[in-house]
Amino acid sequence: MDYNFSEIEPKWQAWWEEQGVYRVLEDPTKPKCYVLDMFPYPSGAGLHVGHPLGYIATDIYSRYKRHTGHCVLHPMGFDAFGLPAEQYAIETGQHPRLTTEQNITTFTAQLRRIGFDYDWDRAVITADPAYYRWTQWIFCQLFEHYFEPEVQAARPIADLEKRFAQQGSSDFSADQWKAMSRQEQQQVLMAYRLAYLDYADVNWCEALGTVLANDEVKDGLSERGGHPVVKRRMRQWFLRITAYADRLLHQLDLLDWPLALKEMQRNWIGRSEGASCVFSTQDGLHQIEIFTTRPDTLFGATFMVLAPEHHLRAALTTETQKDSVDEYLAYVAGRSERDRMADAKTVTGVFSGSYVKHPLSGELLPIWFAEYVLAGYGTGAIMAVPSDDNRDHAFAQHFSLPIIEVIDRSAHPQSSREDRETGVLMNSGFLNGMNIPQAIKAAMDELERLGIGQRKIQYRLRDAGFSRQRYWGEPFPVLYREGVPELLSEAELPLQLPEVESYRPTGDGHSPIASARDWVEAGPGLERETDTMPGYAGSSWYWLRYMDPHNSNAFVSGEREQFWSQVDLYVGGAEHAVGHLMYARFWNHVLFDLGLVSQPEPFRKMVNQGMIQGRSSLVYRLEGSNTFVSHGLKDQYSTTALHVDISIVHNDRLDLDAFKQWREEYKNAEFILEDGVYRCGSEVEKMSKRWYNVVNPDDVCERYGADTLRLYEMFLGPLEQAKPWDTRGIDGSHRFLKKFWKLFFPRDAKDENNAIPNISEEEATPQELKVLHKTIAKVSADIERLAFNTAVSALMVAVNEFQSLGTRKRAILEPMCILLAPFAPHIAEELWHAMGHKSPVVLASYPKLDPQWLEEDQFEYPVSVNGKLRDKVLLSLALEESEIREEVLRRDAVQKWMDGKAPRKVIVVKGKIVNVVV
RNA sequence: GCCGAAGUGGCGGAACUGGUAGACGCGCUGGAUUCAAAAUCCAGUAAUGGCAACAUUGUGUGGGUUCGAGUCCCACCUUCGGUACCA
Repeated sequence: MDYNFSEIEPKWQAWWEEQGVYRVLEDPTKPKCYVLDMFPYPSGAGLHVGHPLGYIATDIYSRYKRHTGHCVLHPMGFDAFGLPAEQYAIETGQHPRLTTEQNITTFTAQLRRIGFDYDWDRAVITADPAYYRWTQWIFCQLFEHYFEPEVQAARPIADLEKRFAQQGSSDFSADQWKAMSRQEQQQVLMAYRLAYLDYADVNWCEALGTVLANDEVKDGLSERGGHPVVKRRMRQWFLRITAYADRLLHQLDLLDWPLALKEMQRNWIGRSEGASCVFSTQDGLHQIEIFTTRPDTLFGATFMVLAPEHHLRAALTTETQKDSVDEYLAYVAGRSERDRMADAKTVTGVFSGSYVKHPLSGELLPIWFAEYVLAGYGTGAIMAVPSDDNRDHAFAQHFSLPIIEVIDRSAHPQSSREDRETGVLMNSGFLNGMNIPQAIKAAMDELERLGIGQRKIQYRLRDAGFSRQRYWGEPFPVLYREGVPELLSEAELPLQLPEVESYRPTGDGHSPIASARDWVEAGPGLERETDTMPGYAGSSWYWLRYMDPHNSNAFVSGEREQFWSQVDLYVGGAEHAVGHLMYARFWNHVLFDLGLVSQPEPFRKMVNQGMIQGRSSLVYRLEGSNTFVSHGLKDQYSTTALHVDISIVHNDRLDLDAFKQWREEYKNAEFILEDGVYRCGSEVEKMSKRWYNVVNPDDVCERYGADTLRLYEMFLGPLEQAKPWDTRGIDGSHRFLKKFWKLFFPRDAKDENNAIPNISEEEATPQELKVLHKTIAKVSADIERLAFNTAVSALMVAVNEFQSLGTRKRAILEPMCILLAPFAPHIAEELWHAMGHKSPVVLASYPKLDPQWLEEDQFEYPVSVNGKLRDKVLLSLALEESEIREEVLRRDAVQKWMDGKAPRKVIVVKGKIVNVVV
């Protein structure tokens, strides 16, 4: 009987489902293990072989954990709200729900075919009202809570109201609070809520009549159509993630995440310690606040720079400078953020005409506007210290502004301008003679004493915009009464999306939902919010729902949450480092503060899987002809490289007939061959339809089977690393499975159709046990450290050895079957049943490791003398325990071997002499 | 700029705390089997020299530590990923 994967795989997949093998039940007697994949957005394109990489890894890990007696949760679901479905709806009029459902069906079928151990019963779909009911509910919690700095945690907004009524705040008394109208009170509270309304700029495209995402804007023009895009202020929802900046930053240290990822989050949070300081204008009419991390260089400030968008710009511009400033503004307005970042080296700016007084020296400093100061960071204004800041220096030189050196670096000639470690203050009044850390402290003390500045911690992190003017997202559970937002009651959730006639934007900046008037007008004087939540809303808590997906009383029950507690292993792409992973942590922290989850951090260990790149095939066309020259000869001609579909190329050889049929234009193509074949060139690049290099997992399953696909994806290289998909290599994985199969069903010349496995009940020999136990040790250690590539190699080695030993014993093959099961579950299941088992191999317990078989043999090994290998193969010199302890005996043993020469030093590793020094 | 990761055969990659570099797989070469092919099996495969045993050189470059370095330290080069003109 041959290995017939196309028969085996559907058979066991159906059986697993029938038997409910992967149904997860909380079992408090076992240790739990929660293994999570980033759930996919069900795009219309389906899966390519890159997508399942991480899923296969978690599948192996979770199956291994089941074998080793853990209660495992390994779920899958769909991040189903998103732009592509909406885009498609706009073009075709098809409801995004339909498109999404169809895509989910395709994805599910593709995933099932690979044989994952998901409990599909626990699948969550973010666009399902039964799910987004709880997304809305969590939004309500965010609205109803604020961040209390005293306890560094979220507290009910009702507590804050009570406090205002009793003792007021720093801005108003209790009586003043009570005198406020409802609107006024709500406005005050809005400044505290974790979900709040505020005005902010959006990318507005007049021609398309819609708001665009940053990705949809290129160089100030819309990506589609190329229409101009301007900033427009709109009232929108925000989440106050900045309140959690410090917690999100510090908790990072406790997470087992890739360093690069943590670093990205740190940079994104962007904490910097410094001081704020107020500069008064020359006429004393205006105060300009700046933020600096270098208060020590205060005396080196020779001018001040404000962002062109600074709120005091008009007030500070003098009559004589007005024209130049307006001209500069026009220039800046025409530049996108991307432009501004692209040529950071160009120095531009304009003088305002006004001056500020230096708060310590009293000198007059000119105020400039320049685009290198960003309105959105700090206060949008800086004191420019050309002596100690590269950008300020370039600016001063360009506009011939004075430069005062304030740090004496003569003792450290190699130190740079922005060096904060070395040097002594000079030209700086009371700071003279101090080193930089001392001066920073002294300057801050002085600013605070004078009441013109204070210590301040600045974050780069911004509150998260939470409104989208789109249809296909979660509706906000919010009603407006006279412009004041009110939440729906819990009983009114979920608030479902209305049906609309058109998915096109309304043209006035509202989402398509605004056209559903019956829905919007919820009652007299009551209007619903017409924006929807952004794509990341549903993915900010989904891992919690998997714990208890059918609960209609809570987003997760306390009991289930305590059982699963935290994701033990989270695998996904690094592209979500500062988006999803940041928001997910933030939501989890808030839920933790509310006592709804038991851990502040959702994902204990995180691994980023590397991208699987495509391997494109290239043909070389002679310029101006329809003749193609083989790769090896192309340098002799002048050619253009063109991509060809990898399906008509096998082992880099082009199928000439298929090529001629591929495109009409190549019907009469001519070829210059080498060795009688056309060899294609290749290039490793992103898998994309454009390069004709996309490999579909369905095709691989068709041709080689899911088990081969799984094995090969793991064998390709380390999980975290980017690696190219090379179809040529897949035969090796397939061959391995065939070899494995043949251990059970050896094909003898006499009996071609032996249908029963040829298994003996004999006892295993020590040699066989050695191979087996080495493999158990290696494979389990490798799975634990997620080194699936080397685990597969170890299995291959074992099979080769058993093959050459002619092993047919149950005592060996049964455990081997379990070892293989996480990697190639279908074949393992088939063989497991062929050996007479009735229950699934998934539930079998992992073979027990017997360390006695791991001990090294005491046979020949090499010994070096003076670091140089003396005898490659030598009789054993392994020492007895006593000899290792007793220097004398050791010398004796070695001396004997060295023909009586006494060694000076003997290097022993694991009880064996490795090197002898004479 | 800055931050992070990585440079090993023709290719993907092994080598866990410093201990025989190149496991495993692909590809290639030769052989067996076959009418032939596919499939399968066996042998070889870092480079140079040698019939061979073997010798020498070899993990991006240059130094260093060590009996011993792909692995540790210093300097540099290259590639990839991230990013913020962040005061």
